Amino acid sequence: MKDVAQHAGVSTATVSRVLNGHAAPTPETRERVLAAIEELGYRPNALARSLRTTSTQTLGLVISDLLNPFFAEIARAVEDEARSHGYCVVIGNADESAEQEATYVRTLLDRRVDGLLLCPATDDPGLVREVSAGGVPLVLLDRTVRGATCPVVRADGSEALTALARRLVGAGHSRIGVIAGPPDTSTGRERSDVFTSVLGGAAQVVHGDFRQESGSQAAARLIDDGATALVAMDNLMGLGALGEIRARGLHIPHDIALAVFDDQPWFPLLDPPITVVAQPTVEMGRAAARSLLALISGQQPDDVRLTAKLVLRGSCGEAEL
Amino acid sequence: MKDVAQHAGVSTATVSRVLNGHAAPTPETRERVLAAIEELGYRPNALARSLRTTSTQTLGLVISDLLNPFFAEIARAVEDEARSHGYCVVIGNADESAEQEATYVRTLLDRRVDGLLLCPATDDPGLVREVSAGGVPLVLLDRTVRGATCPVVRADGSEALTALARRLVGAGHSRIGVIAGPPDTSTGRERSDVFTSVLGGAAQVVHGDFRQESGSQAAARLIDDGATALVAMDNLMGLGALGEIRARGLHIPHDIALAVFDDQPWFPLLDPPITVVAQPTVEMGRAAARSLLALISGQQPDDVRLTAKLVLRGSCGEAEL
DNA sequence: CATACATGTGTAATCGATTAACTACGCCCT
DNA sequence: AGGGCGTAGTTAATCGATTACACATGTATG
Repeated sequence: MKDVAQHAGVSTATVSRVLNGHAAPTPETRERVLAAIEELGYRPNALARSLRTTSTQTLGLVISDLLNPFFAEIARAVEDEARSHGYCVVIGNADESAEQEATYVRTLLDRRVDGLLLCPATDDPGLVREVSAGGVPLVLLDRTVRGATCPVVRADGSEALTALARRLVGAGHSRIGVIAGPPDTSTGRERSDVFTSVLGGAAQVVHGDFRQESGSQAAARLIDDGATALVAMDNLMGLGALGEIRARGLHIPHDIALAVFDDQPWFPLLDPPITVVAQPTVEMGRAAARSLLALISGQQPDDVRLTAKLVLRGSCGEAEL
Repeated sequence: MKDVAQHAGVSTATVSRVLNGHAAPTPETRERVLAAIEELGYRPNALARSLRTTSTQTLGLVISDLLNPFFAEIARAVEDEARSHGYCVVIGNADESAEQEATYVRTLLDRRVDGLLLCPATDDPGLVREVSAGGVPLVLLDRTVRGATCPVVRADGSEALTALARRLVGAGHSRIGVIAGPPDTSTGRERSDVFTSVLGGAAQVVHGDFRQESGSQAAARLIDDGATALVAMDNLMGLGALGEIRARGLHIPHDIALAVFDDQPWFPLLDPPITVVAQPTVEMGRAAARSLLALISGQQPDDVRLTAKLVLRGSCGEAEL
C-alpha cells in the first residue's frame, strides 16, 4: 500500500479512501491512485483490513457431514446466498461428533468469523452458550438445542409425516419400522415422535446415527421383527435400509414398503421410485444465511420454519398422487 | 493479551512465548500465565497472529460444484487431511464458471491462504500463472491446464475405459454413445479420447457440461441416433442419462447398455446395478492435500496419478466379475 | 575480583490496513 | 485586508499478535 501511495504521489490514507469509495478524493487523485494500483498489481491484504475493522466478511458453517447430500445442498445454498452479499463461507465438518464440532466452532471464532451457522450434533446447549457469550451472531440450522436463545431455521415435517403414517395404516400396515436419528438430536426425536404419536403401538422405533451403516442395521432388526413397512428419517439411513432390503431379495412395495425423509435426485429413478418427505434444503440454507446476515447487521430475525412435503412415488404401494 | 499479561504480572512478550511453546519462560512463570489465560478465558486473535507471521494455517479449495458428490467427497478428504495437520480449508464453489473461479481464487489469495487447491474449470493456464506469479503454493486436482508447471493430482481412467470399450464391442455393440465433458477441460477431452481411440468409428461423442441436464439431452440425441450403449463420463451426466432412459421406458441392459464414470453409493442398488469406472476420490483428496502441504513446507512433490478401476455390475449386460 | 556467558524477561518495532484529528489551501464575505 | 469556512490531503494512533534486541541477574572461569 505504501508503494502504491508513493507511486501515485499521495499518502496511504488517500489510497485507503479510494479503495473504500470515500467521498473525499478528487476524481483526478482517484485516477492516479487507481492507475498506480493497476500498474503495481496491488491487492489489499484482507487480514490487515479485518484486524483493523473487526469484520472479516466471512461466515462460519459447521455441519455434520459434507458427504451427506442433504448438508451438501445446504452448504451450497448458504454459500450462494452469502456470496451474493459479499461474504465468504468457511465450512467445518463435525462428523456427527460433538467434540469435533466444538473444536471447529472455536477455531472459527478464533478466526473472527462475523457470524456462525451451526447444525448442532447434540441438543446440549453448552456450545451455543459459549458462542453467544462471545457475542458472535449465531443461527441454528436444521436442528435446535434445549432452550435455544438464537434464531433457528428448520423444516417442519410433522404434517407430511402424519399424512405418511395415515397412508401406511390405510394400506393395511400394522407393523411399521421407524429408523430414527439419535435421540439426543432434535430431529432424531421429533420426527419419530410425530410418527409414533399417530401410529401408537403399530410403530417400532430403532435409533440410528444418521449414517448409512446404521440404516442397514436398523432395517435388519426391524425386518427380523416382522415390519412390513420401513420409514428412514434421513437419506443416508434410507440408503442403508434400501441396501438391506435388496440384500435380502425383498421386493418393494410388495414384500415391504419404504419411505425416506429427505429427497434425492436418484430416488425417482429407482424401481419403484421412492416415496419421500422432501425438505426444502435450498430454501433452508438461504434462509439461514439471510437470518445470520440480518443478525450481523443488528436486526432480530425470527425463527424460520419451512414445511417439508410428502412426495408419493410408489414405494409404499400408494396410488400415485 | 495485554490483560493476560497484566493479570499474570508479566509482559505480552512472555505471554506470547508461553503461547507458542518457546523454551524461555520458567515453569513457574508459565504456570502463572496459563492460569491468567484460563481465568480470563483468553483466546488469541488468529488474524493478528497471521498478519504478523504471514501464515494462516488455511488452505483454499476451489471446486466446480459442491453438489456433485464427486467433488463433495474430494472436499471431505481434503478437509480431513488438512485438519490432521492443523490446517483449515476454505471451500469455494466455482459452479463450472471460469469467471467465478477466478473471483474465488483472488478472494482466497487476498485472505492469504497458505496454499491453493484448484480443480480448474477450463484448461486455460491464465489463472494458474497468476497464482504462481503471486508465489502462492498451488496444486491442481482432478483436471490440469495446458502447460501446467505445478503438481497435479488426478485419476487415470485410460486402462479402465479401454477395458470397458473392449467389453462393449465384445458384447456386440456397434453404435456406442459417449457423453463427454466439455472439450475445454482436460478430463472432458481425455476420457472420450481414450474411448474413441479404442472404438474408432463405433463411437459417437456428444459433449455435455458435467451436469445432469446436459446428460439427459446428450442421451436423448444419442438414443435418437441409434446408440445401443451409453457411457457417461461423469456421475451427474450419468444421472441425467439414466433419467432419459427411464423416461423413454427403455430397459437396461436389454434395450440399451449404460456405464458411468464415477461411482456412487446408490449405483449398486439400481436394477440392474450400474457398471462404473470408480475413481479413488478419497485418496485423490488426501494426496492433493499432502502434496500442497509438502509444497508449502518447501518440498517439490511429484505429480500423483492414481488409477481408476472398472467395476462391472450388470448394466452393460456383462457377466458378473 | 573482574570478565564472560547463559538465562529469563521486558521494550519496542513490525505486519498492512483504517480513520480521527489536524493542516494547508483557496474562496467568499464584510 | 482579515476572518471564516469548506475541501483535499497528511500525520500518526490503532487493531493484536510476534520477535529482534536490550537488559538484569546469577553462575562459572581465569
